[in-house]
Amino acid sequence: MDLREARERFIEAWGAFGSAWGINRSMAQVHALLLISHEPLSTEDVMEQLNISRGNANMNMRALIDWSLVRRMVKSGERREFFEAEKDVWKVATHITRERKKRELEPLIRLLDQMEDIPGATADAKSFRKMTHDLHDLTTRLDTLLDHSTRRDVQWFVKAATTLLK
Amino acid sequence: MDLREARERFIEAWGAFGSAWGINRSMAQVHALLLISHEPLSTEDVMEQLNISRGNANMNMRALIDWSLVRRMVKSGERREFFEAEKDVWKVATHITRERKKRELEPLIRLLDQMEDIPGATADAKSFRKMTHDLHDLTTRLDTLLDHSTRRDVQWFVKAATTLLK
DNA sequence: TACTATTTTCAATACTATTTGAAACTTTCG
DNA sequence: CGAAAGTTTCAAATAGTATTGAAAATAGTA
Repeated sequence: MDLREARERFIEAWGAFGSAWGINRSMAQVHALLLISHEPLSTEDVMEQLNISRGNANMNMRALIDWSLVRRMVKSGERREFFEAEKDVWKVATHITRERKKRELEPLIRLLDQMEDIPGATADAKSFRKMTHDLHDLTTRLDTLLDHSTRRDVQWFVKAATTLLK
Repeated sequence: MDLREARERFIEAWGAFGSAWGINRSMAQVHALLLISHEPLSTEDVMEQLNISRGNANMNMRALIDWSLVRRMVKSGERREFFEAEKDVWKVATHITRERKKRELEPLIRLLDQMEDIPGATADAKSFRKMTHDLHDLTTRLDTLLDHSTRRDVQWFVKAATTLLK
């Protein structure tokens, strides 16, 4: 496999991986492209290399900036903006985790929290209370875990855990 | 909030949560309904309570069985089949994790594995090799972590980690 | 076996999400 | 200021996914 083919396959795979996890294909592909480019790219570059429209490129680049996965860059003497991905994969993982936690996990926890103490003595009511309580416990633990993984050194933690469990 | 409303809200939220993570709405809603029902439900029950078609109910129930999140049950004297969710939330988490690891993480790792040693001396080639290598390392670690979380006692691990990090 | 209850399949349809592209806007600079 | 270069927006078009519903298949039973 040569570089050209490998790059294409990587972009494709990262796109597919992203969409399985609820991140849209283009956003993941733009991210992939920036990840493997050794220097910042302009909007034009991204449009060309991925065959996508200007609007699409722009929108997804901004979404990536929102997620702290990409930075805007100014090249002196150039008027256009350039975009550059965060290359430290541990930081990438941290940013993605933090963003998703905020968007999806936290609202779920808030809902489950409100659902403690739903009244009723029927079997279904009991079943409901137990399930929401257990889920609350699980998601809260996960939340704490992720909180600390983002505040502290993820790399350290995962490495330690990997070694411990290997 | 009374039980009826809480159940509805929970089903809705679980559905939304699922779709953010690439699991389709109906599948997640069927799962939610079975999770909070104290006894096994028939296809009819599910259709009625969620207002979905027979085909939809059937297809998603089978998908849930595939993920080991739901079991088929036979009630003696009843000809129809009944469905019952795994109620242990730790097991639920384990099954979901294992399934997604198998479907999404493993193929990515296999690809990254093939991408070690792509030839080329350009800056882009170097950049590519570094990124795929780093990602390979990260995903492999994650894979190991998840492997052990499924083989060993997840509950123990997460609880310990939560306490450790709190 | 024939009848009936139940499950499964799948083509058609409905729905949702993504992408485009052109117009509006903003910034830079002579 | 006014033109040029670049960015952003957003309504419309397209593509992708999920759902329906009725027909086919299967399984249980008399």
